[in-house]
Amino acid sequence: MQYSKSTDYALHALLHLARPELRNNVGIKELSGMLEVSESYLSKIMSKLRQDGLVRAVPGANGGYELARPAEDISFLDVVQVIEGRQQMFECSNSRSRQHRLLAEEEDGREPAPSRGSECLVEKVMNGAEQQLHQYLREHTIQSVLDEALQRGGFQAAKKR
Amino acid sequence: MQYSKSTDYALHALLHLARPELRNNVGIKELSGMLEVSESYLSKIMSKLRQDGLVRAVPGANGGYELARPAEDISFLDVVQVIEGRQQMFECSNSRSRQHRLLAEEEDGREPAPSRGSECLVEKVMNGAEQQLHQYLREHTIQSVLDEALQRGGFQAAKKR
DNA sequence: CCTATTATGGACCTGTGATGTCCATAATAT
DNA sequence: ATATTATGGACATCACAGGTCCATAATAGG
Repeated sequence: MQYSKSTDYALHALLHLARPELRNNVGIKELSGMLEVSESYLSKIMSKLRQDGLVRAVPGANGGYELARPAEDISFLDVVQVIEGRQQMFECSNSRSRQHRLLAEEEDGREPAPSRGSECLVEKVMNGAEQQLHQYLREHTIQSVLDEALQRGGFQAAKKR
Repeated sequence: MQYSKSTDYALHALLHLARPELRNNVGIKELSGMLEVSESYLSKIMSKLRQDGLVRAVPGANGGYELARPAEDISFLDVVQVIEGRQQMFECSNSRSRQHRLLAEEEDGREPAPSRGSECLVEKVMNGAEQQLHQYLREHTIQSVLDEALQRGGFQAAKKR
């Protein structure tokens, strides 16, 4: 039950791409140097982000990556779902035996909750919890984190006044 | 980013142990039959639950398992943490390079937020999300799910009227 | 047109952890 | 004494995270 390192890399990479003083197109070299991860591996992650429309990429000299949409339109949930996938965190392994035996113990002939969709009550709780998580991740964006970093006095050195 | 099957088994096993019509000590045979999982494997899970004080076990003839505390004192969070562990879901892989390079780009000499603890802002968001998840899991107990099952008309067959 | 640069995708490798199985041992009731 | 039941160790298997390497394509600059 751990988020992968790829999620960590992806979030930090996007955060870097969102920095105000961006010259267009940040190369993989700069990104991988920043995050202390190999170019090859980070490439895979960036490709995934591109396939899902979070960044744009241009090959060739002076190429690189840039955000495909405004940073405030990229939520943490977007990133997590691209990297970790969109399947739910919990699935009852055998809904037929589980919930049905729990709700209607010994085959009394009634259909077990036919209209409501025979959802496992355990799964229902776990899905509810996941929704709480998603809601929070949806409310936090690349931009909101960047704002907090700026507010804390970061990036002032980057201005080279 | 998936909960393990063990968590599924553990939750359903506890739910079964919490059923009102319990004769003391439910054996591994009955539990494994119910959940359609091998006795050997479920044993490991039950042992873990015992080591963490969620159930009691007695060996020997007529032995088996029973809840170690009232079902309303066993939250989903308790179970998840026993099975999945208690480490946080997200950890910034290199806090020294990450947040520090983001907040104080080019070594300007200031200590980067010394009092506040150099916490990664990305990690902070992810931890916040996890807390939302935990809060929800803390509010749902074995008993609360059992109540909902009863309310839905389950278990009436078990009374053998 | 030629070359250097940069992203892409496929193939491959490795360690770790989830999911089980099997067996010897200990404890308990009859 | 014997049958029953939980426990713990040793293994086996398999998928996946995490990562490397290389051939290919696209692009800019001369």
